[in-house]
Amino acid sequence: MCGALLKKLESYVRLSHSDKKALESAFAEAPNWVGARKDLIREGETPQGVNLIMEGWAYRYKQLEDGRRQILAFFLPGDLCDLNIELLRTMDHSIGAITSVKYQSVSSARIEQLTNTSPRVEKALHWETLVNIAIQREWTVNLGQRRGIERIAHLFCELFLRLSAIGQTSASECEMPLTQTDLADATGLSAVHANRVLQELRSTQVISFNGKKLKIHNFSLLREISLFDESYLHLHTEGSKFDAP
Amino acid sequence: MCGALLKKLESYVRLSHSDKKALESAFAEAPNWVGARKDLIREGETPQGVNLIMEGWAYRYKQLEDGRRQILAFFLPGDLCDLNIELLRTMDHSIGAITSVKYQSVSSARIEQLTNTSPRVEKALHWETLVNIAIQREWTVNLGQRRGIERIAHLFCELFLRLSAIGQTSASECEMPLTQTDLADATGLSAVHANRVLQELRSTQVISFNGKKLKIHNFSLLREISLFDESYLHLHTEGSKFDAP
DNA sequence: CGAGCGATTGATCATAATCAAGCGATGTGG
DNA sequence: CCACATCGCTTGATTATGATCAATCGCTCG
Repeated sequence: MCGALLKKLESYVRLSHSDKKALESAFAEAPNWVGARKDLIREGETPQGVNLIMEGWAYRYKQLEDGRRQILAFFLPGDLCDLNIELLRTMDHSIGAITSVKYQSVSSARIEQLTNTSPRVEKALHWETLVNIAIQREWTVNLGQRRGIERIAHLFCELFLRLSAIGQTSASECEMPLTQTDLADATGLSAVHANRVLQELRSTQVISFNGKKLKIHNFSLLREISLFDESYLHLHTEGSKFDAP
Repeated sequence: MCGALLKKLESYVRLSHSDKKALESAFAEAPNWVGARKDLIREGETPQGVNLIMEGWAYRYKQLEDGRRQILAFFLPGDLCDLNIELLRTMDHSIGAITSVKYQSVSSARIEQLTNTSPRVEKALHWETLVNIAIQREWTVNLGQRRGIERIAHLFCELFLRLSAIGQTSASECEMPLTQTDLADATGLSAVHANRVLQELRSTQVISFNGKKLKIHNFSLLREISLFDESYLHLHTEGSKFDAP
């Protein structure tokens, strides 16, 4: 069972029947569970293979000596944490669960076997990695150049589109199990200021956000506010060089 | 000729004689030159293989519609721009030269041939990629959590250590061909504020910085100011799992 | 020589952090 | 079951950090 991952990879490249079989059999181990707000792996530990998030949300973060926390990425269902990370001997960051999370840990040997079986899956996974790096770059732009309201609006645009790529949005609504403190730590704002930014977005009828649900009433305005340009997500695949026939 | 790259890879892993030969022959094409402040490749263009920076400094950047520019990375000699990027069909950012730059463009086919010849080089290049991603994450932390003076101090620490890994530092001095505007765009500050931060660092005897030279008089103080922890650079390799005999 | 760039300075303004307090919902132990 | 603690959200007041605007100066280069 790796439906969300498969769905996402298929938005990058057309896979053959045997590609899909290979993918499914690589991710067929018994899943693990971790409770909300627990860590999957901590800075300083030794990484073991890859984690595939199957259900729930997780996040990557780094903490400074004095306690300041920066959230570096959100992992949604179908996301892989750190392909190839086992080459580095110690984790330079931590990964934690936001909700309770169902995930699968896959050894690097198993991944290698998969990519040997199916070069197209290998490329799709590479693509996935490249997109994650592009997202990390865009977060750097977000923190360096955008103001508070722009940052939060941008993050909402990104998360909505990524959820939409795995079929987890309705027309204009999606899950958003983040606290305001999470939002603040992801956007480099204080929790108090994040709260005020949200109030502004709500009062201008752009979004509603409560009870872990985000509703975007005016996506094009949200995009305009945040100077959002989705091309960094590289979501659309027509004419990929390496499609299956 | 790929001395800086080789030197850097050897700080990750011990390579055999034939590994080095394979590496050298892959990067043996005639080099290209690009003038200072010219672009190597622009957002929206189609990427072709990999660029190895051989001499000079380059940088990765992204520009918002309204002109704001964020510098995302600096490329020093021995750095590879975007291994595997050719999978994505369009560049989502630009790469420009800071000084005049000597570089080599290598096709992805040639790279694949190299990694097929030498699995150890393949792993070293993977390592290199992972370190670049770790640097990108650290920049995200820098912009999200650190104040102006901490950001600039942190950047100086990083660049000094990276230059030191390729043998381009003397005791406490290194090249630093950045303008204050470059520094500002890399750290998400205004040029005016970057100037004031530099004055503060100079007046407290921590560094001197003029004429494209940076001198660090008190590295441990600089590290303390910026809460710098070099582990994200993953520079030290004793006991790597995949050393050559 | 003049233009333009990079560095610098001063004054003012905007954005966001910090501090402090309170509120409502949830959960827990006595 | 209630008392109490905790967490997440909210509000107001004050302060700090850094942006913006404007001007100057030195230097290099054509």
